[in-house]
Amino acid sequence: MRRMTARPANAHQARLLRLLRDGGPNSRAQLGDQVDLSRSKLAVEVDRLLETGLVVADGLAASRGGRRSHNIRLAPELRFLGVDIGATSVDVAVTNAELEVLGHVNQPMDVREGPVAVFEQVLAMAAKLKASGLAEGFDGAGIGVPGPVRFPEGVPVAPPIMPGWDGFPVREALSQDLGCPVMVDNDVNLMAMGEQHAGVARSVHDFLCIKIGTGIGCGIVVGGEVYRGTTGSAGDIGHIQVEPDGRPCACGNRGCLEAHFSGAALARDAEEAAHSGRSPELAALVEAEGFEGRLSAADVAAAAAAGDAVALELIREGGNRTGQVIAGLVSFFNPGLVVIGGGVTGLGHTLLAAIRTQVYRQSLPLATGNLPIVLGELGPTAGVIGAARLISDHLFSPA
Amino acid sequence: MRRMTARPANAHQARLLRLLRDGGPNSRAQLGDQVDLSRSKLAVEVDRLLETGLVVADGLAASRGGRRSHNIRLAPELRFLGVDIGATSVDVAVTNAELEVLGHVNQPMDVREGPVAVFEQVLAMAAKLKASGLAEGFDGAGIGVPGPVRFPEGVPVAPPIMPGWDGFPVREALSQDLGCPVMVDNDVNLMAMGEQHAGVARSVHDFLCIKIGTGIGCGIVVGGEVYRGTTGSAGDIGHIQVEPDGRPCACGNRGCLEAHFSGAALARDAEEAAHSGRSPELAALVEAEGFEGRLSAADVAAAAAAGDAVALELIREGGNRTGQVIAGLVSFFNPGLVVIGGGVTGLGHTLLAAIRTQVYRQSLPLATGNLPIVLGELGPTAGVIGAARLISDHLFSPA
DNA sequence: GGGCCTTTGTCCTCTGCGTGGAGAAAGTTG
DNA sequence: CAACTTTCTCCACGCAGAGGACAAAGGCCC
Repeated sequence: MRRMTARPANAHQARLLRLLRDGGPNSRAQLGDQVDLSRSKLAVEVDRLLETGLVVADGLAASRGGRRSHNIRLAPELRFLGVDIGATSVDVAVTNAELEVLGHVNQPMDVREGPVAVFEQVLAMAAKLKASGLAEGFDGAGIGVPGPVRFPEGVPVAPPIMPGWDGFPVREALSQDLGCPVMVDNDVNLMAMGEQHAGVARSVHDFLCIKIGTGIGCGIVVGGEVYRGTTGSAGDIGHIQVEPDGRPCACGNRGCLEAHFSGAALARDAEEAAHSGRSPELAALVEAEGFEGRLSAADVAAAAAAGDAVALELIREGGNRTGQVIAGLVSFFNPGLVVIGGGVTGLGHTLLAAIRTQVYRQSLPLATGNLPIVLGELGPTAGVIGAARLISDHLFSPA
Repeated sequence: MRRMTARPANAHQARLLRLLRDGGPNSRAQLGDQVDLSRSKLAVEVDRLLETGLVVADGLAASRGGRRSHNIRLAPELRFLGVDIGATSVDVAVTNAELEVLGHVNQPMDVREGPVAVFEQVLAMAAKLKASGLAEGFDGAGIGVPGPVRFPEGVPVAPPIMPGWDGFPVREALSQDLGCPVMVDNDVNLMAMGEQHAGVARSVHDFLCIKIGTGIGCGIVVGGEVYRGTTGSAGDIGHIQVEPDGRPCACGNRGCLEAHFSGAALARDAEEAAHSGRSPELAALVEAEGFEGRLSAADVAAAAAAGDAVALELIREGGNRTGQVIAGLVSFFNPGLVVIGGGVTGLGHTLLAAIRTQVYRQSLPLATGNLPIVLGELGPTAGVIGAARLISDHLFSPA
């Protein structure tokens, strides 16, 4: 089928498309209430959007006391692809234009294999989604990568955990392969956008989104927009020092947050505890059948749930350290919300409680007074929804 | 005389006014080059501004190869008042519409005396400036206070070092007393705006401005706009913990940056060193004639310049601690510039060197690669220029 | 000094956006 | 079925802004 080629011709049309994306099908009259345009002008713009095929008529709306209005919705055959590349796995999802996830696949993978191998896999996953009848093609794709990105060009810059990606023209290459517009961003920023669009951060303008996975990063949203910093490395809080002369870190320093608490650090600690015999629960897991050599955050969570003291202590200590850093960020940034997400969120409320304690104790009341600190609500779909949102923001803006 | 009553009627006029403010007198042709409007449209808007009296003709411009153009400038009789209230002194200045400081007075004062007493003094200082012929009245005033402000209303909220100001309607009250529009902001934010307008931060979009005075604060500029946070307390970095179980702080916690290094902490340390006899230079200062009981940052600077080892060590240690915090902020915020200012800047390059060392060592190369860390260039005028800028931004925006 | 070019300023026309009103169409309520 | 609401369409008018034509003013070269 023909893919979306048209783009909104002016700011009004872009505004309308975003309203339809965020609010679902809407009557012309309801749209009129939201955009402050005269009825005639609105009718003209809607008609033009109908002509382009970006939106379609969708039956009659319920009456609001008089004549019933016609419903309008985004073209139901529009498809966005959301790709979230993590350190050890990829998520790929298809959404419609309203950013509802229609299909989602996840596969283990190692970013260190380099962009060519990874994108081969991503394309295969996208093809699988297509083959299952969810899409006949894609109108745009958003890609998240676990490292800093020069945003306008869509190119990773000096990513510590993915050497070989430095300077690889991700946007350019994928745009070629997929035959549609592509935008690239840091995975943490996309998680923030996802939670903003469909998760806990709806209607919050300034917030932080902390992702604790293999590494630790932080998405920063200022005035509803993601802030990326001067070189695209804003939010890189994994290498803030939490322990003078602490553990050596891959970055060359000592005592980085990431060296003391993150998916990777936690796994190391857990294995150490298992082998030293301090933790019977973890030792049992290591010796269990089908174990393939590595403990994970989920294992630690399981051990903690079973009452293992060492596992609980690992989580609590990590939460304290993370909370200490977050307390500093809260003082500095004064957000309206802090979202915690990423693979380690399996540790759940033990972790959250430790973080909260630390933040509420260390930051000033004015900043913490009405500050919710919550777990992300979307889990692994936050990234792909954020990716879809990224490209739709791009496409639903004046040409 | 009649004061400015008119305001720009639309975004174009506001744009033109700001261009004239930031670029000084300009020919109509030069303005045309900058605003992307047709000559006819530009002429219409300029004529309207001339009618309002906000701008005036100012002779002929130099030829650019053809007919000479007429110069336009902001009305030379416009006056803004900039007020910078510190913990222990006030700065009041008059500027013209181009934000050039025409007169500047500084007086010692104690904020803890409360808003009524302080504003009495401020009004007297403003009257003095008026009496010296610099102004016949004020078209607007910007006020900086040393604590968080609910910005839209111009009201201090829960300011730690100025109890008695909490909830005082500063904007409202001063607007009454001065008979002109008033805007209120945190003093650190104003310093940032000052350095952005006329100092080292010109043409930088994202930067941090760290003010080390009686306390420590940080102005945050995102995309050229000051970021104030959800409750107006963004940038409050004085209470970030730098030393677990460190010195007790007025905020109730221990180990806050401000407890270990700030104008107040430095003075205490210096006096301690003087009395214990570890520092001959400082002891000499204390015993010198005319000494009124308190050492200051300037005294420490003098001692350090004279080679006093203890003074140097105090500065170096403070710089290390500050640098440690800034390193974290740099990782998080990825600014394009860090400006250091405030009373303690007298400590100069010893301090700067210590900060730089710490930041460049602790933050990742991608964030520090091209990151200048410099002293503010405006000193005590940064605040008042920022204050004038604040109110002019307000007045030079569409009504 | 004179001719020619460039730049600037003014005037005029034309286009097209957007408003607001009138009136028809479609529903609801009593 | 009548009266009132809401929605939709059509139309006329106002107006902002673009762009061209032309005049004014100065520079440059001979």
